[in-house]
Amino acid sequence: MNNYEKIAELLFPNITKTPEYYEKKYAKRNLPEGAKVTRFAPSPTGYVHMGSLLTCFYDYIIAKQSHGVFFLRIEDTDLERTIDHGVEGIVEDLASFDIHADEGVDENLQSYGNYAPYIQTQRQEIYLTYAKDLVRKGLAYPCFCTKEELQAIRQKQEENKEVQIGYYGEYATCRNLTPEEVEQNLKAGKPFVIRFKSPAKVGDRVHFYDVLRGEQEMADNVNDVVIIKSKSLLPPYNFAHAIDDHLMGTTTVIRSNEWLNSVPEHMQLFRALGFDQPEYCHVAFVQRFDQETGQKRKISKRKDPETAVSYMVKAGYPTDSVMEYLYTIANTNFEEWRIANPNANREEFLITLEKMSLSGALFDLDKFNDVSKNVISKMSAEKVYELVLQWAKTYDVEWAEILEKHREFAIKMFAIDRYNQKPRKDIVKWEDTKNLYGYFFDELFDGQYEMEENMHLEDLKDIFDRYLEHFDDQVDNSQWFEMVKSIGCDLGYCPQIKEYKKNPDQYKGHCGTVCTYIRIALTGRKNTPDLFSICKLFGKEKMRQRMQAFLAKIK
RNA sequence: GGCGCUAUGGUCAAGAGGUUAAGACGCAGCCCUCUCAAGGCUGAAUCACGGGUUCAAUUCCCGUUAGCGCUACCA
Repeated sequence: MNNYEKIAELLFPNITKTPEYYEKKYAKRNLPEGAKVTRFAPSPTGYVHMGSLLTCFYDYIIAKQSHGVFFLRIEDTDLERTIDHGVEGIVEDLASFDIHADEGVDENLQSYGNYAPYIQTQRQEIYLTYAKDLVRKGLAYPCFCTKEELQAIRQKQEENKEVQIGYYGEYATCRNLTPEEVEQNLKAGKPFVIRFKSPAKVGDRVHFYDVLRGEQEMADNVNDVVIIKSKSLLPPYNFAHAIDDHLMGTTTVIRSNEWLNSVPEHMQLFRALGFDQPEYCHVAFVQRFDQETGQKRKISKRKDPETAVSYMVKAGYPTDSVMEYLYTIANTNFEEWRIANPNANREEFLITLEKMSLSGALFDLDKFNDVSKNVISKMSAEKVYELVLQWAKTYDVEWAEILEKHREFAIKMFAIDRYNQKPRKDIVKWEDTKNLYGYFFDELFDGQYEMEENMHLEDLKDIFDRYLEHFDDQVDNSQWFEMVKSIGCDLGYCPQIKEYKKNPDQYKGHCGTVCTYIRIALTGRKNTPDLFSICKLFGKEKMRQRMQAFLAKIK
């Protein structure tokens, strides 16, 4: 046994498996040419927001389009930051957008798939096996330095005006501990981390290729980075990334841009472990305007709760809207395609990594609302009804009960103006529907009326009586309007609006004014969807009731 | 401090060594219209700055600046 092997045994006497064991256990994937294996690897430290959802979406779509595999891996090695029910939240959020991983973790926190477990805290033995192997080979070593010692090193480097700050070269005091020293430290109960011995020197440069950004050149990593943390004996991101993405057969690592600088470090790890490098694709992260500074910045879980996908769900943005929006920020040529193919299935559009923007996009709520409005306008009334109901059952029980009680009526209501050549676009999210349509239902009609200026209240009873008398739901829209005109005409309202505008003093109003009176009586509002449709839906009896209520109110 | 990424209207952005510099959202106005939501039309608004290279640069190169990120036993 050489010194390295002795140290490895002192450190991890209970680790008896070898890398070969895991290489055999987790066989290489057998996939068709060109198939990509991608993963979404979130930490359960908070909710999923638009930024992580976008990354996840890229992973999902790239795997799907290449007939590959998309899996979910939970990166929970930071025990301090892990929150309760974080994993459930992630699984739930993805499910609400119909993103289902081919392999990963289900809602009961059970791993499924051939490379299980997919939760990193359950893979500790694997990491330690590889770490031990690196120590045996002299490529990694235990470090017993305390926080204070590390701080002192840093301070010294700053005093020496070193370009490079960190644990490396001469400053890496634990690099050459003897087995005896290690044993002593262990016996003394000193905590240790495992550090990877960087093969690079200050000044070294490395090249690599990024799928999105092309050739990259930057300083190599010279720090002896930690690959096993002291307290938990779990790896930080870098080592877990190398081991897991190798063992799980990831071909394409899509992650946000903040990782770009750590590629050199990751390359060293992969090389030392004898792994093939996956291809990297560093995508721009979604940004937000910071209200305090007036500047763009990376989206933050802490500061931007409204970008949480759970918030989208709560506000009642349909899954479809979010996906459509993600397509538009993923590849901007999607918008053109959508204009050319308004009714095509989005999945027919090919998302490419090359068409992605390199600079971070702001999350644009206006744009998102517009997208959502369009998506909803293309749904059938039945679908709108079902989705609103489903949403309301959780977020607005009163509304749900009313919708359920008046199912047929509600579907007809959502059908108003929906099947026109230019369908109505008034609903952005399900949350809006109660405000927009609540007055259709007697339970929610509040008896408040928006009033027009200069209303001829004395005419109302007359107008309403005649209207009810002549109302016929079998006629078409223009016949109906002729009827309204003639009522107005008899009472001194101009049948021609243009004519009225020329001589406003000669009339009490115009035919549209008559409509407005009826509209206010029936709905309490000056602005509503198509009046004739509403009247047909209400029927004479309901119209009579609402008109009487209005007349009683203004007396 | 060191390193890196990015830079076209308010926002998302297309674009090519020579263009009247697309389009979408938002904004304004007009039209259509029984109101609204739409829809149609029009408009305001952009190549960060300074040097090169070139007949010609917003486009290529180099700086500067700005924003963002990394520089942890966070991911």
